[in-house]
Amino acid sequence: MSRKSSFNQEIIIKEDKSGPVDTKTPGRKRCPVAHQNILQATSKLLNEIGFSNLTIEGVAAHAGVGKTTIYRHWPNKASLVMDAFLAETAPQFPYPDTGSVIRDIREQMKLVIKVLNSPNGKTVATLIGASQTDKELAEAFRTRFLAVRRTESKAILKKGIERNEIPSNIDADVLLDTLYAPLYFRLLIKHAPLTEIFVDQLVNLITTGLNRTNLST
Amino acid sequence: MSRKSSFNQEIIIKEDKSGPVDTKTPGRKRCPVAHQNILQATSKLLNEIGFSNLTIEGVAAHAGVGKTTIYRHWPNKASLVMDAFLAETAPQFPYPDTGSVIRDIREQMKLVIKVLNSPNGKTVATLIGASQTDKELAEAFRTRFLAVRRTESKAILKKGIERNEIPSNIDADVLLDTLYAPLYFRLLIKHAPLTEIFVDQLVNLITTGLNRTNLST
Amino acid sequence: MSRKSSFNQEIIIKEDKSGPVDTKTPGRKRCPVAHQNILQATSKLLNEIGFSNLTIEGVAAHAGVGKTTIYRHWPNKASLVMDAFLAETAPQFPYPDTGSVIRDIREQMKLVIKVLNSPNGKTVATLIGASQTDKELAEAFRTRFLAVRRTESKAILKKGIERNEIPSNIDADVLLDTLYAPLYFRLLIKHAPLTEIFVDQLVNLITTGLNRTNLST
Amino acid sequence: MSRKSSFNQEIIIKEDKSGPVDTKTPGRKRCPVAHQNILQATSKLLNEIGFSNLTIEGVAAHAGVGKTTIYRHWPNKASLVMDAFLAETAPQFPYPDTGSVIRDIREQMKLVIKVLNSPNGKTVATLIGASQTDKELAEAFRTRFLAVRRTESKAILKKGIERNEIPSNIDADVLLDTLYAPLYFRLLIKHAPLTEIFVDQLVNLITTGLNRTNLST
DNA sequence: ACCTAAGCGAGACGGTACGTCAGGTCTTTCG
DNA sequence: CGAAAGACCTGACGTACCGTCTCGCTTAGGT
Repeated sequence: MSRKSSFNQEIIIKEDKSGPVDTKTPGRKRCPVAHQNILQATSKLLNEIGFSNLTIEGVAAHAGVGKTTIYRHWPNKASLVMDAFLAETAPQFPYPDTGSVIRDIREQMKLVIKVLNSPNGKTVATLIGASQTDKELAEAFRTRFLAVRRTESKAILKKGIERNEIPSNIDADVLLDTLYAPLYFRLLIKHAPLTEIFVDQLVNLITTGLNRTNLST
Repeated sequence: MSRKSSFNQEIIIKEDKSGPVDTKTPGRKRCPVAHQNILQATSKLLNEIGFSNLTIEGVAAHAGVGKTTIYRHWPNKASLVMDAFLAETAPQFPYPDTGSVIRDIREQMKLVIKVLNSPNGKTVATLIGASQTDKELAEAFRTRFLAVRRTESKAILKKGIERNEIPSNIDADVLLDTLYAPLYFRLLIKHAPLTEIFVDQLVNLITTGLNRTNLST
Repeated sequence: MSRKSSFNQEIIIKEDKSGPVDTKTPGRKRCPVAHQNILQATSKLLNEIGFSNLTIEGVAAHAGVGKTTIYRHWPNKASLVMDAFLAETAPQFPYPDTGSVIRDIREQMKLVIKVLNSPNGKTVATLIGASQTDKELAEAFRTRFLAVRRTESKAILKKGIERNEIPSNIDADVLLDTLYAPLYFRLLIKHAPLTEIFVDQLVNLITTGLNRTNLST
Repeated sequence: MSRKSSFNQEIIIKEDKSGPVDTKTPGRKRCPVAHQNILQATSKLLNEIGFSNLTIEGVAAHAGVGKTTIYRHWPNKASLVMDAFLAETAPQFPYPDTGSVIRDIREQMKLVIKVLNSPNGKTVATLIGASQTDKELAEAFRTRFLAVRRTESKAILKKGIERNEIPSNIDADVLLDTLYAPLYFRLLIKHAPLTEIFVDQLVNLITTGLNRTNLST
């Protein structure tokens, strides 16, 4: 793993694993204070001025750090922002346990839109936006943000199948895309608001299906 | 309407509305050749180097045109790109008429993924990406791309309701988001491929609903 | 002559010589005010902080000008400084006319050391210093500073030969090097001061010669 | 004398004065190999890429040494280069003994131009150049290079006075400047070549004097 | 047939941020 | 404790584009 090649680990660890290897790492250690300062300054600026107005020079100034130090830790702006974002947003979407898996999902989706409607939502949107241009950022978003959430979601779906609330022959990714993509789509396009009612309509539609939807919305 | 304020009309027409008004427009007329050259150069560069590497200076050079001429016609890069994109992509998503509205939709969605899997799909993605940063571009995307398609789609849904294939109490925007958002989500995130099978699974799920999906996928 | 290749002409002339050729130079003209402001700011900074502490960014800031404008006019720091230096120092070493050529030279040399002992002298020294590294600067120094002075000096020597004050078989460059090099050497090395007495000693030595120097110093 | 304040001594010796004292110098001894490697790497790089392209980092890399080690031995680039230069160039300008002091000087001057025309001459030039900016380097050049040579030269002049070849009332520094400055001037300005003929012309002029030069050049 | 207002290609202008380089200092680990 | 490796902050570099502003044309109504 070359020094700057990846930002898929928040801290680049000089791998030392395995046995009595020499594991020598001469030279001064990276200052964790600088690292933290940079992440915090980035988070702050992200929320204040947004991704596209955020500059490396600005972060350096706010963090009291040389530009080079930033470039030593992250290969580009996007990866820096990704780390800052995840450090702040990681553990925000827990599934409740209401007894009904469908209801658990519905409630968790309402949690999701709460975050997406907050400043963090704007950051998610700009990160997805920047991903269209930046392959590494896109990869980081998939593996460090989306995949983590999908793993949790799939556990819930498994529970739903065990309880016979969800058919066992369903493709989990298809179902999750159908449930969550509309939320992100409205986040990104802003053609309609992200409301709890929308979540209800969505879940009703998907549970009932068009063929049987002759009831309430 | 100030000269540069909007790019929601492909050609900014000096309004000469009707009647015996003086309608004076002294001076040389805008050269339509330059306009076309600029759009074509933009399309070419978009496909070759992508939205974010595209610069106004580059377009000017390729079109054999002064930068000023571009700024006289469009207020910014995003609007220029939007025009170039729509000029090339506008009429690509017709609904067939198979007798069944559900089947019409399914087939049209397969058309959509064909476009999204082409170079034009990349451009759509970068435009949505850039919209996260650029409000005017976002607005243009909603009104000039999405709204146009939604209008068509709603006409189809209306036909479906009249034919009793679709429940009348459904919210059209919710349904259309549920159908199409997963396509755009996969386009943007690339966590899974955009295949015809995916379209089939998606339509099946939405028509049947989770409660009744004990059949094939 | 490419746009940036040379700084041996203070103003880069778009050559148009010869006949009724079209000689078109499209585009906005270079702003002479900016040019002058830059030169003046450079002169000022040169005298205040010296050549090696002078930065392009500093000049730009002082001149109220973008860095790019400087780079558009001069290829590098050295050439800029050369221009600024010559604009300020050009006409400073006139030969008097005392009736005796030897005395004319002696007096002019005293003028030279006056300049070399002033802040301008420091600039001369740093320019010669920087020339050791920068070929273009060296060439500019030779042709735009030294050669100009040598031309004048040779005219004086010719007059001296006509008046039989100076032997006709002398090599002008050798004589001029012998007279002036010691001044520049002391300027550069600072091992001894540049005084009028030194000039007198020097001229006495060279006129009388070692073989006959049994008189005063 | 603080550890790093001066580079006027080639090797900073940890004094271990006299007697059977324990002379404790705790810790690891300075590695003389490192010292030599650094000087050699510096000399090599000086001749290859010149003074101004030479970097401390480059020297460290070539010598297989940490930057800190270099800074522990020398306070800055100029002093390092000075040491490297003198280590290689020190004993190169001996005066011959031909019987005539004037002839001794003339021959030694021809030796000098030989060195000045070699790669070492380029280094001398860049050192004088860099001295214009760097006071410590200038001082080092005066005391460690020039003064050494002047001492020898003055001994020769004294011999010349004793032999009545040179007038006793001459100022040695003035004479030496008159003799040698033209050589260095041509080295630095390159407006004319450094040839043996030039040396002859120069010595002839200074010995004979303008008033009597109606003979050979 | 002439004005005159606007469009045109070209390119200079004041800026901002980029990503890199080298400087000289500080810190860690090993010998 | 010295030497190596290398992270640290600083400051300037030269470049790329930005969006605006002249330049010296050309074009085409309106009088």
